[in-house]
This record gives sequence, structure tokens and C-alpha cells, in this order.
Amino acid sequence: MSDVARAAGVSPAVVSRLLRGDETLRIREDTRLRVLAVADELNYTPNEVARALRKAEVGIIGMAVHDTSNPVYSEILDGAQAEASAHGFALLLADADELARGDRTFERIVRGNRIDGLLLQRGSSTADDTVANIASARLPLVLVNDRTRGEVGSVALDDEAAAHVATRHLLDLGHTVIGHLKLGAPKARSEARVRGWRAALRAAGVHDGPSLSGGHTTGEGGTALAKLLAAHPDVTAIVVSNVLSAVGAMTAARAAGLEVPRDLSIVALHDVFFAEHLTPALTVVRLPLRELGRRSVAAILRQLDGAQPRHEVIREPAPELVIRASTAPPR
Amino acid sequence: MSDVARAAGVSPAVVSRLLRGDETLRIREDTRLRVLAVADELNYTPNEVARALRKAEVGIIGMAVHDTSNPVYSEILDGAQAEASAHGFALLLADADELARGDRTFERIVRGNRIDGLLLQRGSSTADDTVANIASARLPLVLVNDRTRGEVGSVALDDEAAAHVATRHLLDLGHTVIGHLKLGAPKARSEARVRGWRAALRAAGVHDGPSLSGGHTTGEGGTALAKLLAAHPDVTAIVVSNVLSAVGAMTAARAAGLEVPRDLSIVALHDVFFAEHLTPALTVVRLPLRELGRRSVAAILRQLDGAQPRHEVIREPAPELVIRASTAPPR
DNA sequence: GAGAACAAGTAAATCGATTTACCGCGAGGT
DNA sequence: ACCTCGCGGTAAATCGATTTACTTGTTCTC
Repeated sequence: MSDVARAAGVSPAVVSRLLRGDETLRIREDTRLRVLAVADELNYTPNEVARALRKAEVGIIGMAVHDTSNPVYSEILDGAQAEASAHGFALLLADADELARGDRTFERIVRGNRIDGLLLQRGSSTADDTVANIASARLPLVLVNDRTRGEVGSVALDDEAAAHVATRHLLDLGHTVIGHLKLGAPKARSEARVRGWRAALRAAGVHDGPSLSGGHTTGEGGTALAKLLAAHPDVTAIVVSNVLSAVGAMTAARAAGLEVPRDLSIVALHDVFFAEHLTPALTVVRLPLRELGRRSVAAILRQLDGAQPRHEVIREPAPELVIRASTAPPR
Repeated sequence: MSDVARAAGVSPAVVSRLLRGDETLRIREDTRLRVLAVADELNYTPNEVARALRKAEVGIIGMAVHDTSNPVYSEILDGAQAEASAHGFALLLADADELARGDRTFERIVRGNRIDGLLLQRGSSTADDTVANIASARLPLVLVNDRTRGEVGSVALDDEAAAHVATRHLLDLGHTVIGHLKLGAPKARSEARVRGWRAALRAAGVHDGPSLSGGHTTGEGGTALAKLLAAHPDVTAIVVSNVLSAVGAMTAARAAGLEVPRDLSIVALHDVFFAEHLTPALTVVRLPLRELGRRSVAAILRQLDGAQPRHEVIREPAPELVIRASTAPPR
């Protein structure tokens, strides 16, 4: 910057104030053009690190994901990336499991002013004290796809409505014994879905079907379905809270000699690009994942502007039923 | 830091040198313990931004991906993340398309000392001049899953061997008319695969089958297969360079009245977690994607230590054929 | 007893911007 | 002739660490 200032015959202060668009700067038109020309000619780009030090704001938002390979998460990431970029912020990726372990690298990121705020996708292993630890670093924090009561922000999807829509679909097809493969750990989210499922059943005057944890991998989904079928052979349809579990469940159903959807209808929460290429193509309830990423970043940005953390639930766009081939009327 | 220094009754220099493990620092044992205790009590973590400014090294590596949702890329990302974290570096995510557009946010990242080096996954839209532009910023650069001649580093997979293995598998099954759905844009990678495919055919004394671009989405893969079948109805097997295209091709084959693998065998390059859940389960050649991410970060780190950029190809672990259900002998 | 050698630190410049308080100059008013 | 005011800037402190050259007191050596 001082090189530019010298070459343009002004003080560094002018260069800084001009380039930052300082409103209080009075400057002659010719000086303005000269400085701009010199900056351009010298190919000057301000050092962001120095800026960050002085302004105590780095322009980077941390994103802690605990399973990068899950396609659901990469869609959230995409939305977050777009929103951050639109506001001149960049995303720093971090492994949520390292965070939970209290890893050194992570401590440095969280407490070392490397990021202005953190987006956290809490996995099964990320406990409350990790959240408390981050909050104690006075770092703006938003829990993504999660609900909490505490002093931290959160943005959640309308899990209850989604489960309701899925269950309603099965009821409409004529099913009356409808099971549920729940999520594993994140309690609030899981409970919201159970509520939605149960509410739909109640509204239709149907008894609760069996409900057990379906984990969050294809493998876990498969074993969970096997267990469910063993205990409740009368089930004709299930709602699966996790797409990957649903895929595993579908494979397991076939292995158990059931044909989907003839003998068992399956509807999953969350759409993923390969759902339509499965056999049968998977019926799902699509939730606005990209929007979730977007709104999470927006929430962090609001906190950076001094707003109090809020708890929001995305109800628009509403959960959308995508009917494919894995659901049908009961035999 | 000065708070700690004051509370411990020493100068900031001691705190800095002690915490950084400066070998030239002579210090009494009791002083050492006192400073450490005070730092711990005050919950002191050094400001990474200030460090970065002084040392002209930020501890962050940029990763520009042009399609976050592709599961192939998220596996690379995972490997990169692990390696970076193991060396105390963090990953900054960026959209390669924004980079190609010359976006402001990106300029600030690349030229503003926000990152120590950049990992670039060149997509179809990322032209050579983008690479030149980054190189001109004197930023260590490594092209991931790509080959180049230039002054920048690169880490590639053994695409030729992979295509060879895939083709060899089809030949072993008895096929003699074997097509190829190529990759779209990244030329070097695409050509390596064509070479591998052709070499396997030649070695078996079989004529080249038809070869055309299969794009990199399910949609493109589908239309490409339709076109290929229309022109060459005698094809009994194909190698598909992109998994997503392969999925689309499988759907398209069925739509054309062909049964996979009875009428058409399909083998794809790259394994993805859902390949085994497709119907039929997709036969693939698995390449070490996580290792690719790892080695790419390692290559950047070497450049940071002053090493010259290199061009490397990962041959270990070797491409591995994973036989599932989409390949069979010709009818 | 003088000087060397060493232990245990310290002072101060530096990294590159940002920002606040201030300053000199010419024009206009009286 | 003196004062004021607005224009067009500038000087200098600051953000929080790092690092090199230097200092001070003590012990050892001959």
C-alpha cells in the first residue's frame, strides 16, 4: 500500500480510505483517478491478513461438518458457500469430529480469531459441552439443522411437517400399519420427526406403528429394518428418517424376500440425486437443504452485525413430497 | 500476550518464544512453569491473524472445487482435510467456477494472502488462463486429478491403468465390441483413459469400439448412451469414464429395452457408496480418491517448504476392479 | 582482580493495513 | 487586515504477535 501511495504522491491513508470507499474522504477528482490508476498498474491487492488484524474481523466463516461424504450435507454446504461468497465471506472447512475431540488444530481455529463465526452441524458425537466450549470463546455460533434452547443461534428444517407429509402419503395410499426408522443421535431433530409421524397417524385414527433407530448409514438402515420386520411382520409401510438408511432398508427388504413397493412401501426424508436411479426409484420428501445452508450463513452474518442469536425454522419452501416408485397401496 | 507477560512478570518476548518452542531461549525452570501456568489460567490462545501477518504464512490452504455435490469430489476433499489437519493447516473452500469467472471474492482470496497455497480441481470451465492468473500471484498451486506440463504442481490418478483394468475385465468376459463413454472437458485425463481403453483392446487383438463423450451428469450419460446405441447397435459392453454418467447410461439402457448386464455390460471408473445399491449393482474400478486428496495437500506443503512443483501420478494403491452385477459375458 | 563466558532475559522494529485527530491553505466575509 | 471555514489531505497510533540484537548480573578462569 505504501508503494502505491508513494508512486501516486499521496499518503497511505488516502489509498486506504479511497479503496475502502470512506465517505468522509474529500479528494480531488484527478487525485482519485491517479491513485486508482497507480493501484491498478502496480496490480495492488490489499493484504487481507493485515486488514483482518486491524479490523478484528477476518471475513471467514467456519463450517464444521461431521460427514462430508453424505450428499445431504454437501447440498447444505453448497448453499452456505453461495451465500457466504455473495457477502464477500469465505468458508473454512473443519471436521466436526476433530472439534468434538478438542483437537489442537481446532482450538487454534476457534480461539485464534481465524474465523468470525462458526456453523456447526452437530453429529452424534458432538456433545453439548463442545457447544459450550465454543460459546465460551465468544464466537458467534449457529447450529445447522438443529434446535436448541441455549444462547446460540440455530436454523432447523421443518422436520415435523416433513414426517407428517411422508406419513400422510402412506395413509392416503391405504396403509394402516406404518413403522418409522428414526434418526440416531441428534435428539431434537429426531423427536420432531417422531411427532410429525405420530400426529399424522393420530389424525387418521390409526395406532402408532413400531419405531426404532435406523442409524445414518446404509448398513445400519439394513439391520434396523431386519429387526423391525422380525418384531412386526404386519408392517406394510415405513417412514425412514435418513436417506442412506432408506437405501439400506430397501436392500434389506429385498433380501428378506419382500418386494418394494408391493410388500413394503418406503418413503424417506431428504431427496438426493441418486434416489431416482435406485430400483425402485425412492419416494422421498424433499426439504430445502440449500436454503438451510444459505439461511445459516445469513444467521451468522446477522450475529456479526450485533443481532442476538435466534432460533429459526425454515417453513418456506415447504416439505415437498416426491412420489417415485417405492410406495404403493398395500396388497 | 502482553497480559500474560505482565501477569507472569516477564516480557512478551519470553511468552512468545516459550510458546513457540524457540530453541535459543534460555529460561529458568520456575519461570517457564510460571509463564505456562499464567497462560493457562488466562486461557490464552495466540491470535492467529497477528501471527500470520508477521510470519507471512496463514496456515490455510485453499481448495477450489467446481462441483461439491459430486461424491467423487467429496471423497477427495475428505482426504485433503485429513492431511491438512494433521499438519496444522485448515482448508478454505472456494467455488472453482467463481474463480474462473474472476470473481471479486476470489481475487481477494488468491491475491490477498488469505491462503498459503491453492488446490485446484479444474472443471470443464476452468481454462488455462485462470491457472496462469493464479500462478502470476506467486501462489503455490497444485492441480488435483489433472496433468500439466507447466510450472505448477499436479497430482493425478493412474487413469490409463484404470481404463485398462476396466476394459480388460470386459475382454475377459468375452466381449469384443466394447464402447467408451469418455469424459467431457479435462483433456489430459480423458486422453489417458482413452489410451488405457485402446491399449487393452489392442493387446487383445480387438478393434476399437465406438467412443464418444458421456459428459459428467446422469442426464448427459443417458443421452450419450442412446446416441451410441443408435449408431452402433452391436456394442455389448461399455466403459464409462464417469460414475454419474454410468448411472444415467444404465437407466437409458433399460429405457431402450436392453437388460443390464444381459444385453449390455457396464463398468464405470470410480467407486461411490451407492453403486452397490443400484439395480443391478454397478461394477466399477476403484481409484484411491482419498489418497489423491492427501497427496495433493502434501504436494502443496512441500512447495511451501521451498520444493519445486512436481507432476506426480498415484500408482499405489493400484486401480482395483470391484465386480458387482452390471457386467456379464455377452449373450 | 580483570576479563571471559554464560545464563536469563528485554527492547524495539516489524508485518500491512485502518482510523482518528489534526493541519495548512486559499477563499470569502466584515 | 483579521478571522473563519471548508477543502484536501497527512501523521501517527494501533491491531497482536515475532525476532534480532542487545543488556545485565553471575560465575568461572588464570
